[in-house]
Amino acid sequence: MATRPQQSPRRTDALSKERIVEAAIEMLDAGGEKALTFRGLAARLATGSGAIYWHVANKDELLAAATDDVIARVVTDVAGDAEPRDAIRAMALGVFDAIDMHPWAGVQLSRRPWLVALPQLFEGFGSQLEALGVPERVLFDSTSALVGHVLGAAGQNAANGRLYAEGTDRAAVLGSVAEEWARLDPARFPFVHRVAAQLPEHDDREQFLTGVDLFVTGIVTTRA
Amino acid sequence: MATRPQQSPRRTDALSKERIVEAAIEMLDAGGEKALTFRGLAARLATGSGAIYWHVANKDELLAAATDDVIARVVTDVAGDAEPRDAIRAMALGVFDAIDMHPWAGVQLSRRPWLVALPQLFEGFGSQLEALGVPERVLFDSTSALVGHVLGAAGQNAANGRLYAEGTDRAAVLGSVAEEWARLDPARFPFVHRVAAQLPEHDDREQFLTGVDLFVTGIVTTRA
DNA sequence: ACCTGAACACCGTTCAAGT
DNA sequence: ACCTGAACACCGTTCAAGT
Repeated sequence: MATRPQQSPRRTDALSKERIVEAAIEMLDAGGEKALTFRGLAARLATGSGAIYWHVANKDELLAAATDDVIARVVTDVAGDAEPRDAIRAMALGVFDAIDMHPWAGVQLSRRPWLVALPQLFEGFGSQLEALGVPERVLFDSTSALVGHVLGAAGQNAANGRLYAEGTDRAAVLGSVAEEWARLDPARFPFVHRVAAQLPEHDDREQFLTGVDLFVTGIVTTRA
Repeated sequence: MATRPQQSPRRTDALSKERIVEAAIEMLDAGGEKALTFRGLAARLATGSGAIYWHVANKDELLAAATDDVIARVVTDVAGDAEPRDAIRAMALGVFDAIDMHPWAGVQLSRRPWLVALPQLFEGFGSQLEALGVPERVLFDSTSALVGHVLGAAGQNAANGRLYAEGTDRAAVLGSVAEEWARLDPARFPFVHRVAAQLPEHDDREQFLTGVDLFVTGIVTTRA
């Protein structure tokens, strides 16, 4: 008999890298990096733990694939014909929310940065900066810096979020940090003393957006 | 007999949290996060693995302490009477170099962000921004954003560095990434196509400094 | 108070054996 | 070609027992 063409392109019950990554993301979301084990994953997929290795090389690759998946989802649907600054804000917020919803991806980002989605980010931010009149000569550096800022700041935020996620609420955690800051030697930390009280008040999302705006303003102002 | 005063405040051969953290940093520097094990640490300190638990609660706390140590070293000796912008650059570079030399600390930073050293960073950056005339009303937000930018961007950089550290050299790795980028669909990625060639050329440290400058310019320009 | 090291309950990964 | 699951070589952490 002839070699059977792949008539049913994906049997629902067959294992595939996509199904594995999807299940991995669910486990990571539910319990963080430590909750993802090959044994647990195999059980969830009703297979043997070794079967997973047929589709992914190892845990690092699985984590990288999961991170890429989560970021790529966001990057694909970037708004088309908005004002450049708004488009930048929208894309940045997409990354922010993705990492906020999947904090483990933020950690992964600082381990293996070369996302498959990186070209999309470069394309999106770079073309908008160009539309803002940033000259060719500094376009690459400006875009790199902006991409780095967005990924970095979003990752930092997710790290903060991890703190309140574990039981205690945000206000309580930040409140006690503020108290610690207020107890520091006022002679050595005059500035920290003055601003400590503002710590529990601020809105993380708002502050992230402010940061992006500041950065874009810096780029636009610096061009010459 | 009366309770003996602690006459020799630290016996050279006694275990202490400092000695443990110091040894942990050496192991992390030598082989990354996976190279740090309690068994290896115990062997290096010529003790039992359980002894370490008398001084640190668990591996997470040990990693946090090691990270704090590495960042705190840098933050302590910030220049005193430089120009505000230069002082900011110097402090930012200190963080950059610390994370560049200890990439595992960058990963840790995105896991537990509330460094003991954080007040120092806030104090340093905040007071310099104040000296630049940033008004009180936006001082806290601006400082938070700057600290976040520095930690985030430095972490991103360390993540990149990890790639070339493992055998292959920087130019080769970035060169092949640039080739991949050049193979992307030019219709969908016109910008990426144009700048791909610049990828292997750029200086990471320089680009980080540029980013900090852009950010400060953004803050100073935005104040109103 | 501090240290020892065996024991416990896990891991990621491999691989002969199956279909 | 793809899956199974026992086996291997590790882990972090605990804890009775020592000094």
